[in-house]
Parts: sequence; structure tokens; C-alpha cells
Amino acid sequence: MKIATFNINGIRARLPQLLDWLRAAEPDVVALQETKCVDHGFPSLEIEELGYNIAIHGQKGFNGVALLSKLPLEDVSCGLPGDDEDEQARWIEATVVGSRAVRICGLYLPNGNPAPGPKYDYKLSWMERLRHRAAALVEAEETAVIAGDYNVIPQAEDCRNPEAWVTDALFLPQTRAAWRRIVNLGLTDALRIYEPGPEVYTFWDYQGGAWQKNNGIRIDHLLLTPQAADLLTDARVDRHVRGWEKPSDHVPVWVELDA
DNA sequence: ATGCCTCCCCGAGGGAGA
Repeated sequence: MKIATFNINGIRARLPQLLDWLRAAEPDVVALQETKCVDHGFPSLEIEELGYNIAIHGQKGFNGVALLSKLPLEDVSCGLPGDDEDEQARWIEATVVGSRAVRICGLYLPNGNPAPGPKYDYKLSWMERLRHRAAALVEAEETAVIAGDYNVIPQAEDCRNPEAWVTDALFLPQTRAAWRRIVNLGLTDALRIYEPGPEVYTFWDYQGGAWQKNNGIRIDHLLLTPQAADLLTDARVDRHVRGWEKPSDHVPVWVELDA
């Protein structure tokens, strides 16, 4: 079962690229972020024509997450538990049953800039809620993949110019400590298993020729519970997609599970 | 980099992103 995450940066603006990638990469499950449209604006027909079922958690203008799956999406749940006041569409989860049942969680973690400030406070509190949800999945011994745009640069080797990020919400010590508290529940950062080297990035800014200079950061991650990690057979970045016409600033990242 | 792009809102110029 091939499971991918892709911050699409506007699904209506990016539909041709998304369809081209789906046809070429043939993922079984995709977690999308930054769909930037309400549910009735989602281009469902074109995606369903490629054989995907769809679960959407949209919002007007920004945010927005979705799951695509060639297998049925069961027990869909939208919204990260822990704050009933939180209206932002950043979390969706569902179960997909192949040879094994896999819980798929798609997330769009808040950016948090500028830090310090209320946006950074929201990021840290969201990460604490994420830790609680991840702990529950680990405790229940679920076969689960927690995939998405984490807006976290875990370590210095995950960016080209660490010194440029030292005061940024994506790389602040508090952010990376919160990330470690989540990973240290016993989760596996899947891409690191198959791409251990430096200069493995998933985002390149549109500005300043970042792509041409390979001035990237690794912020899109797939975290696996132990039961999912047992099934891991591959994990890669579809880096080439960033060189396409009118690309997203993120590229797809995927894992292959024997499930 | 207090923003060199690009998305969204809409139908101008501002918010958001990372």
C-alpha cells in the first residue's frame, strides 16, 4: 500500500499537476493539505475518474485537508481532538483496509510565525493536541500513518541554511522539542529510514530562486506507529514534481507498506 | 529577509504562507 502526503497549495489552481502526479505515481492513499476551498468547491469528479474515493475537510480561502484512496475510506473523522473552539480545517483521519487495516491521519500543522506571538502559541498547543492523539494511537497498538505538512524542520540537516531559520517558528528549539516529544512516543520518521543523507527536502520557496539553488527544507513527514513501521518497505520524495510547470512549493512524500 | 512569489479572497489590494 503506497501512502503519500502532498501539500498542494490550492487544489483548484493545481489540479492538472495533481492529476498528472496521481496518474504517474499511482498512490493508493493520499493526504492532501492546503486545498484552500470549501467542500462543494473540491474538484471531486476529476479525481474520482482516476479511481479514488475522497474524504474532505475544507475551509474557505485557506487551510483544508483531504484524503484520497483507491480503497474505501472508513470511519472518517475530521478535526483534531482537544479544542472544540478550533475551527481551522487541519486534521482528517480514516481507515483503509488492504491486506491489513491502516489508520491514515492527514494533518496540516500550523506554521506559527511570527514567533513569539499568538500564532506560535496556537502552533505549540496544536502540537500538544497532536501528541495526545498520537499517544492514543500508539497505546491502542494501531497500524497508523500520521502524514502531512508538519511545518517542522526537525534537525539542522533538514535545511540548506540552518542559520537562516534559527528564529523561525519552523525551527525554534521549542518547536523541535515538541516534535521530539511526539516522535519519542515510539514513532518512526519513515523517510529518514530510506533517505538518511543530508539535502533531502520537501519544500522550496517560490522566492529567491530557492529551487534552482536547492535551498530547501524538509517539513513534510510521515510518522509511523510501531505496527506500521513493521510493514515499511520504502519511503521517498517525488522531488521532480517541483520542476514542473506551475508547481506547488511542496512536493509529494510517500511510504510503501506491506499492507 | 519587516518577503525577492503564489495562493486565496474577489474583481482592488490585502491576508496567509514558510
